Amino acid sequence: MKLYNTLTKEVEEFIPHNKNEVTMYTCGPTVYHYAHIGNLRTYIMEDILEKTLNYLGYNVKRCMNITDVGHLTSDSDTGEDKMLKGAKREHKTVMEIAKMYTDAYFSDCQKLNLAKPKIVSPATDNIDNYIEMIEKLIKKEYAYISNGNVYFNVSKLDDYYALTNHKENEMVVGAREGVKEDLGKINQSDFVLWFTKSKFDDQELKWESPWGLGYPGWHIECSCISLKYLGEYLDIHCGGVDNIFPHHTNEIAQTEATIGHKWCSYWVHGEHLNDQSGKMSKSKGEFLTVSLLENKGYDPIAYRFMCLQSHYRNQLMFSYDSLDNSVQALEKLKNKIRNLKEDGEVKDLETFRFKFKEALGNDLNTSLAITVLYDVLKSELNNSSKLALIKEFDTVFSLNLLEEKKLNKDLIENIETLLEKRKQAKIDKNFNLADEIRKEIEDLGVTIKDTREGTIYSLK
RNA sequence: GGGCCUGUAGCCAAGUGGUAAGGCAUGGGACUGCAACUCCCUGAUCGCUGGUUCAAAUCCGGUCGGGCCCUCCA
Repeated sequence: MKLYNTLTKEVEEFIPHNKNEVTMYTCGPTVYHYAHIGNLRTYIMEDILEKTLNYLGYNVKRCMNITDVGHLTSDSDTGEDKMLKGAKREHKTVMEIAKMYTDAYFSDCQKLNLAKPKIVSPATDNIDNYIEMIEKLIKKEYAYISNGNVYFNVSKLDDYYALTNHKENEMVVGAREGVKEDLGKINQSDFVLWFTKSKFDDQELKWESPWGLGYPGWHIECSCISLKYLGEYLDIHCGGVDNIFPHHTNEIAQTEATIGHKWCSYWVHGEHLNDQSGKMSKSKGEFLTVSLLENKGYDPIAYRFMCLQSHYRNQLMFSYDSLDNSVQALEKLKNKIRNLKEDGEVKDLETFRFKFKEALGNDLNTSLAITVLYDVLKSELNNSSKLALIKEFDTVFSLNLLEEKKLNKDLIENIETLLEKRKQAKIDKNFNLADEIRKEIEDLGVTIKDTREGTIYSLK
C-alpha cells in the first residue's frame, strides 16, 4: 500500500508501527451546523482508506472526535464560538445543538455508506485529559501563561513547521480578514491551549482548571483523544487540506512535546470540493447538504460515486451537470450488474483482484479502481465470477452495486396480474392497451423489460 | 508578500519519459410492435511557448488561466 504523506511530500510505502494493526485518527465534524457535501468528501476519502486497508488485510482501529465545544473563530480571542452561534440561531442550548447535529452528521454518513469509526469521542468527554496534558506541557516548559490564557511556545521546537513550507517571518498576520494579532503571545505562531479569558464571556460551556474557569483551545482535543485511544504511536492521521496549518501543525507540536518522540507517521489530507465560485463553504453559495440533494431527487450514493471517479488529492468541481453524469453512470453500471445471473463456478479472480489492489494501493487511485470494475464487466469471465469480484470490490466502494431492491408481496401480485393482461394485449396486437399497462406499472415505480424469456421487472 | 495545487476530447476524469485508461453525453447500428434495458461502432497529440532527450501530456524555464493555505473551515 502506497500513500502520499504530507509530512514528506512523497508517495511512500505504508508500514504500520505494529505489523497488521493500523491506528487511524480522523478529525471529526464541528457540530454547530449540517455538514456540506464538501466536508463529506474528506470523510468519503477516509472511509475508502479504512476499507482499503481492511481489504488488504490490515486491522484498522479508527478514532474520530466530535467537536462540540469552544471552536472559536481564532486563537486570538476574536470571532465567536461556533457552537454558541449555532445555539443562538436555533434558540437551543449548546449541548442540544451538539446532539442534534451529531445525529444529523451520522445520518448523512449512513446515507453515503460511511462506516462509523470504532471509537467516536466528543470533545466534552475528555476535559480532564486536556488539563492533564496542558499541565505536562507547562511543567516541561513548552507552555506558558499569559493574559490568563495558556499558550504553547512554538520556539521551543526545532521544527514546528514540519508539515508545511511556511516560514514564520514570511507569514502575514491578518492575511484573513477579521484576524487580529494577539499581543499576549511570545511568538506569532503560538497558540492557545486553554482559555480563561475571552471576549465572549457568554461562552456557555466552561470547566474548572488550575488556571481558572475556562475551556480548551481547539487543537488540544485531537491530540488528547488520539493519545488516549490510539496510543503514542499513530500510523495515520487524516483530515482536509485546510487543517494542515495550523490545526495539524499544532497537534504535532503539542503531542510530540508531551510524549517526547515522534508521534504520527503518515498524514493524509483530502482536497476540497469546489463550486463555480471556489471553495465550498457554509456561508456562501448554495449550502449543499445530503438532505438537499435528496430533496432534489438525488441518491446520495451518486455523489459518493462522483467522488470516487476523481482522486482525493485533486480539487473536484461540483456542478449539477457532473452529479447528473454520475447518476447516469451509476444507474447504467447497476443495470449491467443486475443483468448478470449466476451461471456456475467462481474462478480466475486473481488477475482483476490484483489490478484492483494495485489501483487502490497506489495512493487510493479510486478512479482507476472503478475502471477495473468496468474491465471485469467486459471480461470473458463467467457471470458468477464477475459477481464475486463485484461483491468483493464493493466492500471498498460501498456503492450498493449488488443491492436488490425489495418488492413487497402485494406489489408483486399486482404487477404479475398487470403483466398477464399486457401479455394478452400484445397477443391481441392491442398495443395501445399494452402501453397503457406499462405506464401503469411504471407509475408503481417498477421498470419492465421485454426479453426472449418473457417480461422481467425491477424497482427503479 | 510567502507557500502549495491545477489546466488532458462537449462534460467528469486516469495517466510522472516510449507515440493518450475509463465513464457520461453525442452520432450510427443490432434487438423491440414501439420503448426501456442491453450489446457493437464512433472522438482528443494533452493551456501557450522555449529547452533537455533517440523519445515528453509526463523533466526544466518562461508565459497565460483557474483554485487553495498563511490562526473559522473537510
